[in-house]
Amino acid sequence: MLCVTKNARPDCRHCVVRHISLCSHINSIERAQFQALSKRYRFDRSQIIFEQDDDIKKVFVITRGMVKLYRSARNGKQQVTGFLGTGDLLGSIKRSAGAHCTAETITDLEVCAFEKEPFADFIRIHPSLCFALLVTAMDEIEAQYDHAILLGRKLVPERLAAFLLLLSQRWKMDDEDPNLVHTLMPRKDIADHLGVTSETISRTFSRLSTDGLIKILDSKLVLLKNVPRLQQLAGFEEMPSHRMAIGL
Amino acid sequence: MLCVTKNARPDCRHCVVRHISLCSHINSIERAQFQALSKRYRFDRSQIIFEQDDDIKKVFVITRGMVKLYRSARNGKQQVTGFLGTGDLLGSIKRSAGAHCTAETITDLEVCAFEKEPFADFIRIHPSLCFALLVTAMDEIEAQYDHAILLGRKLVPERLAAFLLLLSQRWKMDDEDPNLVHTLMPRKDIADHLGVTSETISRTFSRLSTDGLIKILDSKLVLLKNVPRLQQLAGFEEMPSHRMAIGL
DNA sequence: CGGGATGTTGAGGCAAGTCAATCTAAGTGG
DNA sequence: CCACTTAGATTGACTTGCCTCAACATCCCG
Repeated sequence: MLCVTKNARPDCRHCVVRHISLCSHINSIERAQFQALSKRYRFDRSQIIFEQDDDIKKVFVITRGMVKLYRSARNGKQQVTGFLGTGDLLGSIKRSAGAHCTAETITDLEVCAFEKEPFADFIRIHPSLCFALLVTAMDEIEAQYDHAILLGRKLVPERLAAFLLLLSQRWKMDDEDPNLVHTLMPRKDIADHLGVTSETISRTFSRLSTDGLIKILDSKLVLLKNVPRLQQLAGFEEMPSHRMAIGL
Repeated sequence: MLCVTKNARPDCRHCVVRHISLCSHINSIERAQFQALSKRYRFDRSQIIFEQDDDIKKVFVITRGMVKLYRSARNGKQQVTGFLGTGDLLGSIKRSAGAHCTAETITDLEVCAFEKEPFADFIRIHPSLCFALLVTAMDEIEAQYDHAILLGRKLVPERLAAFLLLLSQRWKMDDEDPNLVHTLMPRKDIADHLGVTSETISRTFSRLSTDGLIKILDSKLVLLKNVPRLQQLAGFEEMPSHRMAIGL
């Protein structure tokens, strides 16, 4: 596992995720103890952080970059269960058992890492943090419900429209056109997330483009030209709101 | 909402779910306070407990019967996100917002109900309970991952095999053949859970039957004749283990 | 003994999969 | 800097698993 320590001792007070991750639920007194539990790490692109059934010993808060989570079946098919970005939590506090998914970096990645046991102990004695995590976990369950509807009840153009709108909300750059979407992952990963083949994703991108809903600037950069029609297609009454995600 | 109070004051010490639900994480001292927060209710079959976007004011522990959770789209299509049975938790402790799904009884139902705010307050000051709920929520996220694989990457016979095996584990009667599965829900609900039509479910039941994997005793009762081949078809290496579920 | 709801089976259509042929972009080494 | 390689993306032709529509069977409950 290629993984380079950057700073053994991070400074939470200036961390980019201090207001958007679980760290936002820690007060300034607790922060010193919490900070003492963590270490910063860097991963290169296309590195496996942990593998399905590995015994994970760490919990990560992502401070920069993106990760995909997937499970693979014996027939070689993959299902990408989700993508995690800045501020999201990766890993499980469950004492037992192995990882449920493989976690692989899509871009360069910086994380704040905690050893699982001390992290779990810290949570146990800080009810407000535990409660905040519980609420976040329930948000994640709701998000997975929405994804089940997407996989079970939507046609591919509807799935892709929903995915693009979600991307535009979750990882928008402040200084850019909010309708400019950076799809950091390759077509295959989008396909494995939406339960189809990469050819179908390709065709559907083309179709949304010729229908004037989007403009494909290059294979990793899409402009949303008609957000209301995309929302209608996706079956969204309104734009989804940004939230912190959990992956395990 | 047809809903009859049975006993205003339940007795947790003899409750059937005291060892399998979240109640199992409460010690005998706390139990008295916890019990004081709860009331028992009964619902008839095919009753709506709460509807999508309703403001839920209660959290339920199911003590008998089964519930389906579903969301419906404007085009009339439904996606059943899950079924809940004895010992499972129904509802959300999130302060805000409406229900994410509609909850409807499939059988007669008995529940232990808590007002949301006192329940959330109780959790906040009992870290061990909060932590137990967090672990359960993470189990539920993993279960939803598995369901995403089912919806995104499995053919219908594989989905149905997986569903039948899951049912046989989660709601088996101790005094019966463990391979006898009571499907309490109608075909349409199974279909909406597995992301297909009820006709396809019907055909697939027939096919599994002619292939000798199951025997259909009647439309709500199935005998698993060849569990290893069903497991292989479902893509399970082993039988799934029973767990407490959360639905919201 | 009806009659509505639920379940089964059949025929034909279509959305997405499969297989395969380019096309493009990003490296890589000379 | 340019040929060569390779991985990823696009497009086309054909196949197929599931859906749709429809007829019929069965169960349940008054």
